Amino acid sequence: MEKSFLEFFKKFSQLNLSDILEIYKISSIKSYKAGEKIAQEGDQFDFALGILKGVIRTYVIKSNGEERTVRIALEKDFTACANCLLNDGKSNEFLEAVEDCLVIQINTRKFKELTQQNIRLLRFWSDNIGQVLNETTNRILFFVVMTPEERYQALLDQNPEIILRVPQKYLASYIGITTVSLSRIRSRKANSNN
Amino acid sequence: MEKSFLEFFKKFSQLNLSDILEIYKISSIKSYKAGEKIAQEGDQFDFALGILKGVIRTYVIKSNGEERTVRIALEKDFTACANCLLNDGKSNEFLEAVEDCLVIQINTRKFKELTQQNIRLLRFWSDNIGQVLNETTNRILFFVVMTPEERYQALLDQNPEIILRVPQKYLASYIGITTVSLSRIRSRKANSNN
DNA sequence: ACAATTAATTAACAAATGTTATTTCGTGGT
DNA sequence: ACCACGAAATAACATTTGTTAATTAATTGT
Repeated sequence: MEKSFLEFFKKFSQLNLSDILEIYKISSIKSYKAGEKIAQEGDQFDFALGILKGVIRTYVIKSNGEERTVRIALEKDFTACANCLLNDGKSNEFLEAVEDCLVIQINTRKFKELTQQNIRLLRFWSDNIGQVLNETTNRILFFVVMTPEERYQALLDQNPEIILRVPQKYLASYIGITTVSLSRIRSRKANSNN
Repeated sequence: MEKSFLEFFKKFSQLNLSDILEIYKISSIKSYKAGEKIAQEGDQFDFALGILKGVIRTYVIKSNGEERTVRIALEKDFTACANCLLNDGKSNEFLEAVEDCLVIQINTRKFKELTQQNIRLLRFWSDNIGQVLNETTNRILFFVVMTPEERYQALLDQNPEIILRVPQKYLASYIGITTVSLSRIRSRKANSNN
């Protein structure tokens, strides 16, 4: 087993070594170049991606052809196509490497089978889903209680890593605005802070 | 066991009758009057609410005192204070009955203990958390890909029940806008559709 | 049924965003 | 080092939203 694999899973206290080995058997380590597409709308992409290195963004394409970034995942995060993971359906999202990426790619179909026998794996799943739900719930607050400008500031305060590593054209829709508006917000901030 | 309780849980195929009985033992059926507060910010509200009848909204109060509705739950939904449910922390939200409500109130602290012994209860938990995550993910799309007007229309198309039963003053922030703006959107729609 | 209170609509104006186009800046590739 | 391309910034204008206030409609309580 690769050292990086073990390292990644060591932090999950629900799992013992043999559990990690079970996961290892249904996983592979893959690398993606910056800009490379990992999954497309329409794919049956039955993988959860544990990010060892890099940034992955998830986006959708609107009927008019415009892209909207819906998730951004960094090192140590898990990410996946929501509809594949939760509904065993086809993806309605695209996954794309923003930087060169190294990821652990876990076959979720096989993983779900394993949870039938192994209660620790089920708990691992359950805890991680709960963790993601928690983050997602906070992201909704982000939209419901904040203005676009406040959302940018909150990202700057709470998650500067994302702003540093993700191009603005992707960040803008992640915040729920256009690139032009994001640029204006940044310029307003720059002028007021000196 | 109340008929309504059994009825509510019958739809969860992971559970057998004795599982439902286990849940029953750590639950109570409560009723709340329209407008009544169910939980407050700061509370340790360790309950999941299964709604038998009524509408429950979840809101937060911003530092300037303004309310923002973040969730709306109807019959057959589960709802809870996110931070209590997922992090065993104190609530940062308020829960309030919008209509007269009848709810199954499950002690989540005790429930989590039960999942240590009973794998079907763990799977029940896991599946429901996954279901909620799925809805929450869609709600983020709602904000990321749609304009306020489109969001109102989407709610009208996909969830008219909410619009019919929840006052506009609550709906507005649920959609991410002010009551005035919601009123204008409605009036624009009314004028264009005839 | 009535009064009193609250909700929803409308109006008027300020401020922010969206849109389209242009310019400037930065980056990657050769 | 240079060119070419894409990203970001800026500009100008239309549209929408936010804000505050006034009016109308609806609801609640007695």
